[in-house]
Order: sequence, then structure tokens, then C-alpha cells
Amino acid sequence: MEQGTLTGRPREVEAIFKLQAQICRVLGHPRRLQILDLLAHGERSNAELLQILGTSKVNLSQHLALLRRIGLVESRQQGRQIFHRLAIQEVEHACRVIREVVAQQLSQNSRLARALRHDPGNRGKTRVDQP
Amino acid sequence: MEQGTLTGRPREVEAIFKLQAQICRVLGHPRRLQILDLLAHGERSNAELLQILGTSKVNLSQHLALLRRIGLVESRQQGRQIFHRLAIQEVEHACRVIREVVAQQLSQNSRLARALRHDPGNRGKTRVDQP
DNA sequence: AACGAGGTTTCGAAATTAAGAAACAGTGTG
DNA sequence: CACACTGTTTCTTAATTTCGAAACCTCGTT
Repeated sequence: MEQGTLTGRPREVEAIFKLQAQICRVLGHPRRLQILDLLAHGERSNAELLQILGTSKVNLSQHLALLRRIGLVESRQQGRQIFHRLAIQEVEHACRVIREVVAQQLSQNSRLARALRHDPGNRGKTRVDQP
Repeated sequence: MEQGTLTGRPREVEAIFKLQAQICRVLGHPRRLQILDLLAHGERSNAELLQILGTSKVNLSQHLALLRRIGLVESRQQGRQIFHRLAIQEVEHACRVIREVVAQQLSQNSRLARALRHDPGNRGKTRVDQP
């Protein structure tokens, strides 16, 4: 009765897609992707992230709060400083896979590259493939 | 001078994160994830998707338009019917990785599971790890 | 205790996204 | 041609996301 890759009770399958979507939405911001990428190398202090990203402390804190809430990042406090790290290594792998595809397509001047340039209100007839 | 996994000129790196974020936002909806999952098995007609997903044709069309616009899905017309397929296989792999993490965490009654239940306005002190 | 440094939360305002209703468009059939 | 079938686009409304400003909290120092 199952049509996709997922097996299990419909309620459960639905819950998994829903949760995955939440994670993907959290991944759907360049700054947060960059944070995850930075943390992939290991723990970073808030101050380091702040300096590398070149954003405001408020903004950084908000993005990190999201990442923490969804469980992708964990933070520990040491004195006045706070250090952040990845909570789930596999997710960075998945991100990297997507990123590699992106980079490759981008360098090929492909459809994806066009999608970026025409960014983002790229409305037009999309019904079928057009050469 | 690079701090993340990406090498290259800052403008380019930024563009890649931005594009990746666009893709992730598109992935950030349960219905679209399910569509991709269904297409992972091979081509599907619009009608099939409609039936399996149990949504409206308008809604399905809108989601597919997004997937097409970002380049994840391609469609071909045959007679009155339209068939859809994955355009980039690797992305489904990445999705599956995330989904597996999700499923696992979910079954472990973990932080992610809580994130789903408290869904989604789960505001609270998140400063550091709390047992 | 008072202060400063390092982070977080709250509160709008602006932008983006989701979804249904209704109108529209392309394709085959009588 | 007229009509039914399949999909798509447009319009509007409601919900969510993003960001800065300002206020707040917490720890270490004096």
C-alpha cells in the first residue's frame, strides 16, 4: 500500500514528512547554512561566529536559537562565552550533498544558475520542459 | 582564509549558500517532500500524484510549479496527461539522509520528537543545554 | 553592590509563503 | 466546432519568517 520509500502507518509517515519539512525550513536560510558549515569543523564560540559572519549579535542569536530549537545545534556556556556545536552530524552531510549539487550545477550555467539570477519571482509558463 | 568547507571567492560562496537556501526552502513543505519521495521511484502522472496525495489539483499544480522552478522536477506532456520526474537524483538522496535521521530521532523520543509535538511556537529559554 | 561584556528575548514592521476560488489554457473526442 | 478533461495561472487572504531596536538576563570583575 506504500508508494514512497517510507514504510509505516500513515499517521507516522505524515509526521516524519512534517518534521523533515520543519528541518528543511530551518535550513532554508543562507546564514544558518553557513553557521552549520562552520560548525562542521568543530565547536565555535559565539564571538568567532559573529566575527566570521559579520552580522549582529541579535541576528546571530536568533538564528542559533532556531537551530537549537530544532535540535541541530547544541550550545554550552563557559564563563561569559557560549560555544556551539553540531548536534547531528549526518545533517551536515546531507547539506554538503545538496551544496555539491548546487555548486556543480551553478558552474554549469544550468537551470539552477538561472533560477538564482532570475531570483526569485521567476514566474512564467512552466508547464512542460522547454528547450 | 576559508573557515567552512567551501573554497572560493566570497561572492561565489555566498551565492552557493543562497541558492542552497532556496532549495531548502522549497524542500520545507511536507507535501513537496512527499512528492519528491514518490518520484524517487520513477515517473508519475499528475493524476497518480493527485490520487495518492489526496489534495486538490490546484494545490498539486502549485507545489509542482515550485519544484520545477527550482529545477528539482521535470515534467513532460503526453496527450492530456502530464508526467513528472526527478531532475536531480542526488537531492533525493540528501532528503533521504535527513529523513532517516528524523525517523530515528523520532523513534527515540528525542529532542526532535518534542519539537514536533510542541509544534511549532516552541518558545522558551534555549540558551544552553538543559537536561 | 555596581558595572560591563556577552547573549537573549520581546515587540513591531516588512517581506515571503500557503491555499482556495475562480478564471483560463491546451488537448482529444463526438 | 463545441464540449469535456487536465492542468495552470491569478487574485486575495491568512499565516509565517526575517530583522532591528530596545529591554533584559547572567556571569565575572572591581
